[in-house]
Amino acid sequence: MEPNAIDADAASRPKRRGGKPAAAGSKARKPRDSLNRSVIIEAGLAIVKRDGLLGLTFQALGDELGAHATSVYRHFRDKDELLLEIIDTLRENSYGSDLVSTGDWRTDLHRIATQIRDHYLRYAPFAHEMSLRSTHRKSEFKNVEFALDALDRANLSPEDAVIYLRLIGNYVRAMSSFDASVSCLDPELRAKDYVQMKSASMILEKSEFPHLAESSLTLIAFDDPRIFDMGLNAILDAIEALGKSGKQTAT
Amino acid sequence: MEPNAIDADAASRPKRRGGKPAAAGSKARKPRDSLNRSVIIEAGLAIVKRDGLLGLTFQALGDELGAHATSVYRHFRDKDELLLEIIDTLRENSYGSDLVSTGDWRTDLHRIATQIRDHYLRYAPFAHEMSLRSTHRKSEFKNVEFALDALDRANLSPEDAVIYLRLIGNYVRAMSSFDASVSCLDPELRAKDYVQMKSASMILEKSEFPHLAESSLTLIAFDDPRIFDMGLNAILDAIEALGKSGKQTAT
DNA sequence: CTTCATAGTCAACGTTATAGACTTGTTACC
DNA sequence: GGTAACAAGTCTATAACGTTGACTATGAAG
Repeated sequence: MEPNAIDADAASRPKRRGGKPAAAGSKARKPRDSLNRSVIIEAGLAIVKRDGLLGLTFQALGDELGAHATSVYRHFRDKDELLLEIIDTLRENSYGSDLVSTGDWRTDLHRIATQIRDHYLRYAPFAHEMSLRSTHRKSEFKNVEFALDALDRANLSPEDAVIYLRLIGNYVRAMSSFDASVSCLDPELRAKDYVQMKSASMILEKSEFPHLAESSLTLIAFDDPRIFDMGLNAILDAIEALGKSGKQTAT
Repeated sequence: MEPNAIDADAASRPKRRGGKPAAAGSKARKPRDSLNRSVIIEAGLAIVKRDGLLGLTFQALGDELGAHATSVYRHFRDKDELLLEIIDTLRENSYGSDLVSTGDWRTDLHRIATQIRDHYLRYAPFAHEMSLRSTHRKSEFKNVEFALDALDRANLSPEDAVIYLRLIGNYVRAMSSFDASVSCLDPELRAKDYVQMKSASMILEKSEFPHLAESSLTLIAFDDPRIFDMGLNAILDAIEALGKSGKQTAT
């Protein structure tokens, strides 16, 4: 089937083809059924924790599991499937538990938003992928239902509720993913950016950049947690105002 | 694409080692200095437009330029440097022009935010990288200065101004990058997600998910542009309120 | 005309994801 | 118990990728 099989074979002569495995160097084959999805997911998670997302290769998985790299293919179609499965597992861990309403819609929304953000930051290397790929497990529907209920109690019409649900959802996803990605950047790069910004704001001519020259921009980190909170509160304020103005569709 | 006879032949052809160039098959070498940074950047941009970010390989660059793939290394240290340079070029294109104040701080902030979002969406494949890697060119400082000036006119104290600048900046970056990334997702995947969500909201038991079952969530796309605008206005409202309460530091 | 730096070329290397053939352990059935 | 079928672990191979270092042609300076 391979058109250049002859060439390849000739080029790589000293390869044992079939026959018994070499006695000495051969390692024991893993016992049957010693691999399964959850073991592999666990191994993958350990690798990412140790070496980051770029370290997650089939080779690394094989090493971590003491198995051959390609064995993973018996359990996952491809890398993407494995990745999504890992993300799903993490989701189940983080907010598989029940959501209990405090009775106050604003507190409820604030808490669930913070919970999701914490989840993203805890598993920062996965954050970008998490924000984009929705897997529609039950836990996700529970979150949506919980938020819709809170928005209802905030006196929003169903039409407004869905659109503000999207706003909150996208805000939490986008901002959390952003902060998480920033936290994953090579520290060397972050430091370089920081110094550049600082020296720039000192060097820039005051005449051209008066505000920038006097600002203390460098005192606030990109991923300062207060920022997320302020934006979230601004959105909740908007919802509150809309609810107080009575149940009617927003422009 | 299957390796055909010609390919196989090429693979097994004896390679000339030193000496005169083989007469027949050798292609003309590119004239000296026919490559340079801007030509390569242009080629890279064309490739990404055509095939997406994943298509941007040294091989593709070589093909696009009619040159050998590794020639690019004479002009860029590595792929990362090329990518950042492309992003910088795009930035220069999009908002290298002057920012003219309308006199109204709110309109100014809204306009610059929209401008940046448009930029992200126009060059969607680069959006994620753009949001994280700040390159500190002059155009960026101009944007910052412009925004700080607007916040000053909104009656914010310098301390509040920097923190709200960060909020707006992160909001615009994060949300725009999110929307852009969504727009880059394999359309097949997006459709699958959409259908899953729709069928789920029809199937889910009303008793357990009453709001979700009745919601028209699927009517609003993830990256509906209205969502960005609503969040932005909420933030601007917060700034307006803070400005009206007098120049004092926010909690 | 020679020298020299440099830009384009080429082959090679180490990784990566992945496919297909091979092997071995387990189970189902006669 | 023997054997057939299947499943799971292994191995080899391949194409694509980024990157390196050696080679070579080119054109400007001396």
